[in-house]
Amino acid sequence: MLTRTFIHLTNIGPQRERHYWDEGILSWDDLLAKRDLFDDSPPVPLETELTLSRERLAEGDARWFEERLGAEHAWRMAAEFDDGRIAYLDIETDGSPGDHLPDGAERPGGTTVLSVWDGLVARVFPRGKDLDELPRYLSRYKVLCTFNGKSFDIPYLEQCFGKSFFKGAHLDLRPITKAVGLTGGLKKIEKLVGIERPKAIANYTGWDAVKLWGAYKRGRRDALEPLARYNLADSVNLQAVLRSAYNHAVALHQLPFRRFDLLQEEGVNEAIERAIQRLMR
DNA sequence: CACCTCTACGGGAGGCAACA
DNA sequence: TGTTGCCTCCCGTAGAGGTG
Repeated sequence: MLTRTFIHLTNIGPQRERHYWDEGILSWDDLLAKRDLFDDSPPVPLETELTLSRERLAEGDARWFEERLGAEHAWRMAAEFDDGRIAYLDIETDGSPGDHLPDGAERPGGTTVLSVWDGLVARVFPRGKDLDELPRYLSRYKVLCTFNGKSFDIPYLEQCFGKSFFKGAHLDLRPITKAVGLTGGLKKIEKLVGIERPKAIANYTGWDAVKLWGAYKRGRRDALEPLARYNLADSVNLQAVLRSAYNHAVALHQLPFRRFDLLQEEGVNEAIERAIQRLMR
């Protein structure tokens, strides 16, 4: 809940925020009403910053909160925006890291398959088909969520589509999970938090995705579906991992935030099947 | 494998409050 | 009035740990 967050305000860090919570100040309104308790004069008036905060929240300006919260605390946005406004994204590449090229390029390299999940709708973007539509498709979302995307997925996409292919915020799950003691790659963390993969692709790795794409390019048309299913499993599971990590962080630091309900989302499998059908037709 | 960002860590500046 | 300590914020550096 961002309205319980104060560290995005000037001159307020984790310690002052904790102090406010201990004093029973649990909302921006509380802070304004009880500011007399703390007779310091911040460089920017509280009214100004809280009015701005309300405006940005109403507009869904996740990028603004991301910049003000900093990488360490940006995960707090999850509860606010995980109502269909977060795009969980994962890419597969052909395994040539030095040669990130846009869709349709003649030389080899770059993204082969990419998938996006938002909690309701899943979609696969294969190279040579609708990968070009990605920036436009992503423009409906406020936050992009990846695993290790700051180092991997995002640089690839920037090579393909330019630096500003997405204008919202970006949550990289890797530092977020690490901060709550969940270490390892995505598959290991899934196991740690009790997420299961469909049996057919349960043991696939990123390297298998490279090989499947190679087979597909050599004419094995039946290689595309398992590749897409593997890629979709990655994106879909990002949501569960983010929610789990959020709950871990709330418990670990005893933050006054409501936790996510981790009950199995209805309709995930149906959404995956719809995405596969769209891909294969 | 090559690549790349994050974290941790420490030091220092600067604002402020409490105190003698 | 000066000292001390607390806190935020910024900068630089080293090394760990993921990705397909």
